[in-house]
Amino acid sequence: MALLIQRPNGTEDVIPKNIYKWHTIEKVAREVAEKYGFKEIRIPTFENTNLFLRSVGETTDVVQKEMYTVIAKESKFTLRPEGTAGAVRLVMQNGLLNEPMPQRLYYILPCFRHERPQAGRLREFHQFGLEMIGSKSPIADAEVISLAKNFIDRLGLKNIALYINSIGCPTCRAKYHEALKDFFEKDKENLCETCLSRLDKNPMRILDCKSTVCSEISSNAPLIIDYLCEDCSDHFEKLKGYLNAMNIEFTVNPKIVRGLDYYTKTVFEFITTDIGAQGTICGGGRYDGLIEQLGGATTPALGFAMGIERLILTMESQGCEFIEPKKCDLYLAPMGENALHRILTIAHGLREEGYWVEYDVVGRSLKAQMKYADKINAFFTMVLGDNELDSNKAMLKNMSTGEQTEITLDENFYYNFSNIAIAGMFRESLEL
RNA sequence: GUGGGUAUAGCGUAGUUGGUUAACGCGUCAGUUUGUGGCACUGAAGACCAUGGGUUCGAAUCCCAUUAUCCACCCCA
Repeated sequence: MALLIQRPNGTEDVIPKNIYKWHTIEKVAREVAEKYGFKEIRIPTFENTNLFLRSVGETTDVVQKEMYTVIAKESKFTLRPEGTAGAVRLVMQNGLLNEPMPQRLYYILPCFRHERPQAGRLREFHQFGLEMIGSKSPIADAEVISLAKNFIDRLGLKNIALYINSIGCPTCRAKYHEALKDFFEKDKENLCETCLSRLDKNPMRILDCKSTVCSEISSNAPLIIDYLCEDCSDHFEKLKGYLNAMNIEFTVNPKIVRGLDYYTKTVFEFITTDIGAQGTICGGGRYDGLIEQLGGATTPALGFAMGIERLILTMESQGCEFIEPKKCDLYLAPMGENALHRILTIAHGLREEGYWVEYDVVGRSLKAQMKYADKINAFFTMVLGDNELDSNKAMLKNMSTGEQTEITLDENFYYNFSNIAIAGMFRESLEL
């Protein structure tokens, strides 16, 4: 087992037995997103490093210590640590800002961050994210949050808390920063090292610090909510009103400070306590300044991202149901060369009709073939030997009931098979 | 980047104070008389006991290092 070359630390394989969990999430994600009018996009796995420096922000942890950056032919590229930057770049580069607004986009893709792996945190992880571009109205915020909520509900997740906050716009944030600096100045010597360095650059992050000393100091710190300008305050109040109108429960948490620099005004998180310390299942917010910052026209926008691995972990721990994987409709067991030849055409015909059909490619005994059919959970089996070829009739065996039905091997075979199959599957679905 | 735990066949485990060919369950493959699965029984394959050193007559078992992995800090999805 000392494998010569193993998976890189912090990455995961998904084996066939588990893939249905991913399919469930992806299917529900697409259905919900499209119900709200969102269209899927695909973006490259790597981008010019500058894209992330400019959007995510040079002082953030993500950029400073978590990026996978390579220098290739004198250019600097980075494996995307998140989706928003690339999505916004796509919008700008493809002229989507000239299309009808708002643009509603979603994506399902892997992201990469060089962190220390732990429960719910991988170096390669997968996001379901979406972006709504071109509306500054708080109703857009409500729409995006309600989509996230709807998706979470559709997966069957329970006890997911929604926290919202507003971190203001550059105007009100400047005032707030001053107030925070004044506040922390007097306890300066007690702050932890990282927070001390945050004092000048980004004092809001001190509120997010989990060290007991810092959180105690900041417990009485001024709150951004009290410093919002009229526009931001009005925006936040309206959002809360819309959420109430939609019966979406939320808690205002004035200490939510997202770790990516592009956020403005509304920020929100959906959190579970069921999967360990990394319980943020969904994080997002508004980024009204980002497009301008990347050289485009001033365009309001917002979005969120969900961690697919965390969603799966939560669903598993809560015993949520995944969409059951399909199974083999018919296993064909030939006996002898002549039967095998006949089976090839039968299998082809049924596959053309859309059925999942398998037959022996190993050369096993009949008994072993039946065992195999049982193990792969085949719905029907059909044995074909000289007797069947002579009489032109065979028995279709329902593997869950053991019941056998005669079927004629003529031009009506596919039609008859369909009838028997539908009847059998219908009966089974009733019994479940 | 900082802590702490763990490392025995594909998976889950046993292996007691160091003592000959490392055990068990599940799984895989084959068979239990020749044309039918699930149960049961039989058998087979599969582990240089994470890697590299050291202590010892002798190490899966003790010591050191490395690597991987898990959990937590941090950060975020």
